[in-house]
Order: sequence, then structure tokens, then C-alpha cells
Amino acid sequence: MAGQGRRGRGTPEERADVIAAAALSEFAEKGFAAARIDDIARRAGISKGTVYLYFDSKELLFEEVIRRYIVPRIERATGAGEGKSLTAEATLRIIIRQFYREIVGSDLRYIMRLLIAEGGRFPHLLRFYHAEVISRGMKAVTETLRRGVDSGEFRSSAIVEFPHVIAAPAVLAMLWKLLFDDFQPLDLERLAEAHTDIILNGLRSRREDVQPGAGA
Amino acid sequence: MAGQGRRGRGTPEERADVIAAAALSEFAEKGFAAARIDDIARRAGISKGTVYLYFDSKELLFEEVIRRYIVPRIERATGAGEGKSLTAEATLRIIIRQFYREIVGSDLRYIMRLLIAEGGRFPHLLRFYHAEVISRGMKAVTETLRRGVDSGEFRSSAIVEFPHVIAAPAVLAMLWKLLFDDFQPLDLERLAEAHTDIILNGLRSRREDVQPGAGA
Amino acid sequence: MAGQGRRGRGTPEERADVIAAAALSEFAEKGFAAARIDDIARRAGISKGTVYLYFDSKELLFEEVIRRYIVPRIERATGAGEGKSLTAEATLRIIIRQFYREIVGSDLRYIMRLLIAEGGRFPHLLRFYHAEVISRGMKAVTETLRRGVDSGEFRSSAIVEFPHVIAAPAVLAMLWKLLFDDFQPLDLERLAEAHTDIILNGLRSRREDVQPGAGA
Amino acid sequence: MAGQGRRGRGTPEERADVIAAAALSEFAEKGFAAARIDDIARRAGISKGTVYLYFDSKELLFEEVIRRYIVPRIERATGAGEGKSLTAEATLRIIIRQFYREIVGSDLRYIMRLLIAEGGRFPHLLRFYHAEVISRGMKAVTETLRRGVDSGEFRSSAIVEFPHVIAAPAVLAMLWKLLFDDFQPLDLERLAEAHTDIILNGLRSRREDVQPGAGA
DNA sequence: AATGAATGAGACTTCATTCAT
DNA sequence: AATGAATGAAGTCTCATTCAT
Repeated sequence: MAGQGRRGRGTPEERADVIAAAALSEFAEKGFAAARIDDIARRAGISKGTVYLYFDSKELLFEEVIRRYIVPRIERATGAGEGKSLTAEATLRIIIRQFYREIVGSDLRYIMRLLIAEGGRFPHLLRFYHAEVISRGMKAVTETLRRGVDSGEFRSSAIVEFPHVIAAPAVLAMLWKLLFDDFQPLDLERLAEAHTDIILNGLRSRREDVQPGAGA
Repeated sequence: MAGQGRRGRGTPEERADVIAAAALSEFAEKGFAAARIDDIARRAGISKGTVYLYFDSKELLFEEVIRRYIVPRIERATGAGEGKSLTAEATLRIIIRQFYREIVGSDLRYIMRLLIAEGGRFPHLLRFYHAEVISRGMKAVTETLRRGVDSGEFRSSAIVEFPHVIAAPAVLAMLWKLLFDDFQPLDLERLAEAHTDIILNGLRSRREDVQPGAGA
Repeated sequence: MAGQGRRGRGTPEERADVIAAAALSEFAEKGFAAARIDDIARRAGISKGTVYLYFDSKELLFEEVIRRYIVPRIERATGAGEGKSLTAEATLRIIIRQFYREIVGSDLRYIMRLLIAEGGRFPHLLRFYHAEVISRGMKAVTETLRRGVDSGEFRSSAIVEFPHVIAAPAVLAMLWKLLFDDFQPLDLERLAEAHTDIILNGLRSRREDVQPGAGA
Repeated sequence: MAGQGRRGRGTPEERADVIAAAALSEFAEKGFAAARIDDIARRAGISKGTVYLYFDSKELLFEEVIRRYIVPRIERATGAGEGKSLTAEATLRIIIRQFYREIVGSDLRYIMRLLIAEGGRFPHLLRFYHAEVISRGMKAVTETLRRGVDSGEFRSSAIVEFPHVIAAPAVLAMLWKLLFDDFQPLDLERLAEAHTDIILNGLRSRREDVQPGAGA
């Protein structure tokens, strides 16, 4: 009763998943060049040759893996506060919290590291990531900011054009975890609070509107 | 007629500098594993063997290069608004501007990328970078924040313990330049303004003090 | 149709044997440092990389090869005149003859040369050779000498403690074959006779016992 | 008043001597291939380039060194018991003692090792060594043996044609010192006695002449 | 004559990829 | 479909030799 493609440890797609997962671990740990196909195979519990039945080359395996692990995250990360009728501030709080939860604290940070490290050699991946993850996320933030400005919650400022800034502390936290956490650990919970605090405080309207004047 | 030890294109130290510069370029472009000693040599205008007269191995060359390019930056970057009697806000503005100028806009961002990419294999470099660059920078920011709080310029908040947040948008800008600038260029000048604007606005004291901690 | 693991030119063990044999030839001909893995591979009819599937490094290949060629010789060489009830003299004659046959005339002399040449860098091999070959051989000779003295066949002399001397002419013959045979060939048969003759004549008891110790 | 060729540390010949001595040590310790010109130069207290002012290549340096250190030994070693009117036995005793003293116990054994190890690649050296050292030594022994047979001191035997056998234990002792002395030290003095004892005993005439008969 | 920096051929070793079984 | 032995290109590092000073 076992379908056509079956054999041993699952369907072909399941097989490919196992390989991709093993590959992700190896790439994340060692980087593209230093990861060995042999180790990926061993980790996946198969032989080296089998890897090539599912992926044509190390480069394609790498690209496939990145793509495969980015997409599902997007689904979860976006559409956080969607559809609910919340204040702009409440929406932003949710987005930021989601960001820490889904990306900074998860193993997606290893994918981020891979993109930073190997992006130069895989520009399509960067483009893909930019289009599928970054742009979407930024759009969500921008819309919320605009809504807040329109409703009078937020003061009007250039920040609307630079939603990057809103997410920046979370990205930094991600890097910190990767690089310096061994030397000086970072309390993500409290950082997230300080982050939310200062950003929202910076956004809120006040009576007297400040003139920025970033001049020397 | 010029001193001892000369030959060809300069003193031994100049020669080492040339090699280090070439190595930095190659490492920055390709990463540690993919950079080839041969290419570094060619770029430095010397032969493969000569590299080994100045650096004992590829690993040591890498470490040496990173260190060599971090140290001089520190000198310049530290002591930004030192010694002058400025308001805390003015000092922060100067620090942030300096940050964009010295790090985000300079080739130090390639060093950062290398550290992110290869840090796992060179933990001493991470420790070194943390001690020499990050810690110092954070101390300068922390002190200024504290001064602002003491003088009443800034409201009191957890941010004093998380100076990371202050610098975060600049770090993000650096990453953006490395990764996505080709797809969606970033106007550093205006980003810096938006950054300064929101951060300082977020820090300033107001009449009604905000209650933070909108946590989970 | 033949078992598992087959491929090309035989079982893995046969393959390792072929490589070891090729390596022995190359090492014997050129010495450790001057032998090239590439040549060993070519001689074995395989590619360079394959050598490393069977032996982890040039050094280990060398050690393994030496060991591999010493052990089987031991089996054959020891137990020469064992178990038979012969006079001590007859036993010695057999041992000496065996010695010429198994060592001097065989390719074990190339192993000896390698040990002499490279022993400094491979002390474990020297220790191994001493323990497995030299010690055993010397014990066999010593026992026979002692038996001869006890039975009155041989006169009592310091030679019992220096069985080296008994074997010395054969060792010399081995060296000669390696070094000078091209210039002045050595007739092994007749040398062996002269050797046996003088040694046994030197050992035999006579009426008047000689006073040794003509020392300095 | 310093001649023409003088400078710094001695005449050119003295310089060459220093280099040759350093080279001998390095070659003896490491073998031809593993010895580095740089180390030889350092040991000689000069720079690498200078070696090439005195010797055209590593190979020629090696050959020169061997030759240079063999010749003076010959002068001393040969002509041991020459010219004196001694019995054949007394002459042999002197020759054997001289052999142990000049060769086995001296650093000439390192030269011997070099010849054994590298002889294959330097056949002229082997030929030279054979002609200048071995042949002469063997001639001296042969003549003494013949004298002893003629005078009735020694019994007539095939040994006259195999003077190698007479020297063999000393050669073996030399090898032993090189290879196994660390594991099982050899008392040269007592070995020399046992050697002399058995050889001379084997040579001496007796009443009943033995028939060798090396048969099965 | 002496130096020692520079060269570049050459050797070991790794590993992505292929392919016979 | 799966295996894993085999391949060989490529990369790091060494060191004999050269040569400008």
C-alpha cells in the first residue's frame, strides 16, 4: 500500500526536508565554504551521494535551504496585528514583540548570519530575502506609523520613511546574541522593553512639537 | 641612501601594511575560506611566498588584519565629544554623527561583516572587538545618558542600561549598506536625522512621565 | 556475484595491500621525504585522493607500511629450528641459514634501510622493530648458545651475552647488497659458508681453553 | 696586514669548513631532504645566501661534506699496525680495536647512516666510499689474514676471501648504537672483547682441522 | 663578499562531484 | 533510489635558489 515514491524513511519530499534541515545546521555552524557535504549527509542519516539526488550542487543546496527556511517564518511573522482594530501604538507593540519572539530569539538568526556572511556570493538570495521579508515587514510598520500619525497618536516625522529605525534595536540584539553574548549576556526581555519604551516615547505626539534640527 | 632594510616598495612595515590591506579586501569580498592567498599576494603586487614572510599562516593573517584595522578606528572614534562642556543631548548628537561617519560610512563595515561571518572560528577576535570597541563605545554612551538624566535633560528609564538601543539604527544602516543597498538604496544623511530625532525625542523629559513595561 | 564491498580491483583490504606495496617500493627507493604520494598512487594504479581513503597521512602510511611488512616476516623467521631435537650447532646452522634466506636475500633489507634512514623521525617504529624482531631473534640465538655451552658443545665465553656477534656477518651482507653490490658483488652463498665456518669454529670447545680479554 | 681573501671570521677555506661542519650536523640529524639550508646557515653563523657562495647547490654541498669528512678518517684508521713486525693475530687485534675507536665510537657513524640512507641518490658517493674506505680496509685485513695463514697462525679457510666477516660485529655495533641503544644499550668495550675472542678463536689453527660442510 | 628578502615550483591534503554497483 | 569508493582540481604552505643592495 506504500505509494510509488516511498522507500525506507519517508517520501521524497520528506527526504529532501531532512537533508535541508541538516544542511541548514551545518551551514549555520560553519558557513558555506567550511560546511562539508559529507557532514550534511551524515547528519541527515544518508550517504553523500544521496544528497546529489535531491540537490544538484552545494550552491543550489545552500540557496534552496535559505529559501525554504525563510518563507515559513514570514507567514508567521507578518500579519501579526492584522485585522484587529487596535491603536497604532498597540499594533506596534505587537509587531515588535513578535519580532523578538520569531526572529531574534529563534534560530532564524543563524539564517540572518548566513545571509550577512555569504550574501555577497548569493545576490539572488539577498534580493529574495529583501523582497519577501524585509519589504513586507517594512510595509507593515510604515502603514502602522502612518495610521498613528493620521489619528494624531504619533507626531509627524521623517521616521515614517525610515521604518528601519523602529526595528533596529531588535536586529542589533540578534547580532549581539550571535557575537558577544558569551562575553556580556543580553537580557532580551528587558532590552525589548527599553526598546519599546524609547521608540514609542519618541513617536508620541506632545503638546509642544519639537523641531529636530540635526545640524552641527 | 635611505636607512637600512629598504628594498623594492618600502620598508618591511610598509610591506606588511600593503599585504594586510590586500588581505582585508580579499577577506571582505570572499570571506575567510574562499579568499585565496594567491589572490591576496597578486593584489599586493608580490608573490605567494612573500606573504608567508610577513604572516605565518592564513589564520594568523586574518586575525592580524582584523586587529590592525580595528585599533586605529578606536583612537579616532573614541574621545568624540570629550572634554567639551556640552549638554548631554549635544554630546549624544556628536557621538551619533561620529558613529555614522567613522563606522557606517567607512570600510569598517567590512570588518564587521567579517566578524559576523567568521566570528565563530575566531572567538579571540570577537572578544578583542568587544573589549576594545564595543565596551568602550557603550561606556561613552552610558555616561552621557547618565549625565543627561542627572541634569534633568533626559527622563529616567531603563535605556541607561541598554545603550545598545541608541546605536542600533546606525548598526542597522551598516548592515543595510552591506546587504540591500543595491535593491533599495538608503539615504544615510536623512536616516541619521530620523534616528537622532526619534531617539532624542524618546529620551527627553516631559511633563507626564510615561509608564513603560507594556510587556507580555 | 562476489560478496559485498567489491569494486574495480578487489576488496578494500586487497586495495590497501596494493597501496602499501606501492608505498614500500617508493619509500625504499627514495626515502620518506623524497617519496611522493602521487607516485605511490600512480604505482598502485589509483589516484592521489584514493591513497587518503586508506591511510590518513603520509606519515601514517609510512608507519603502517613498515609494520605491515615486518610482522609476517617474524612469523616465518622465528621458530626456525624449534621443536626439533638437534645439537646446538645444527640449530645455529639452521638459524643462520634462515637468516640469510629470509632477511638478507629478501626485500626486508629495504625495510632495514628505511629504519636506518628514517628511524630518527619514527622512534616508535624502531621500538616496535626492536621488540618484535630483534629481541625475539636474539633470544632464540642466546638460548641455543646456552644449550651448547651446557652440553659441552660450545666453550663458555662472553659471546652468550652478545648474540649480536653471531648475526653480524649477515647484517653486514645485507648492507653490502644495498650499498656496494654494484661495484663489488658479494657471493651470498659462499659468504654464508665462511660466516658459519668461522663462527662455529670460534664457538666450539677445544682442549686448551683460550684466555680472552686482549683489551686496551 | 690582513691578506687578500680575509674578512670577518677567517679565510675562505675556514669559512667553507665551518659551513661543511654545520651541514654535516644537519644532514646527520635530519637526512638530506629534511635538512634545511637555512638551518645550516644559522648553525654556521652566516646567512643563507652565503652558503651559495661556497657551494653551488644543496646536492653538491652534501657530496662535498661527505667526502670532506671521510678522507681524514681514512688516513688515521688505515696504517694502524703498519710497518711493525707483529704476529698476524696481534695485528688483527689492533685493527679491530682501531675500528671500534675510530668508527663505531666516533661521529663517523652518522656519515655511515647518511650513506646508507641517501646512497641510492648519490651513487658516486657510494663508489667513492667503497674505493677509498672499504677497499683499503679490506685489503689490509686480507693481507693480515694471508700472512697468518702463511705463517701457520691461522687455519686456511674461505674467510680470506671474506674479510667482511672480520669487521662485521663492529659494523653491527655501529648500527645498534644508531638504532636501538635507547631501548637496549650496548656495552661497546665488552662487545669488542667478545668479538675479538670469537673471531680469533675461529681463525686459529687447531690440531684436528674441521671440515666446514654448510650443508642442510 | 655578504646579506636576506623575494620568488615560485612543488608537495601534502581536502572535498565537491561522479559513477559503477 | 541509494551507496560510498574513486577522482582530481584546488588550496595552503615550504624551501632551494636568486639577486638587488
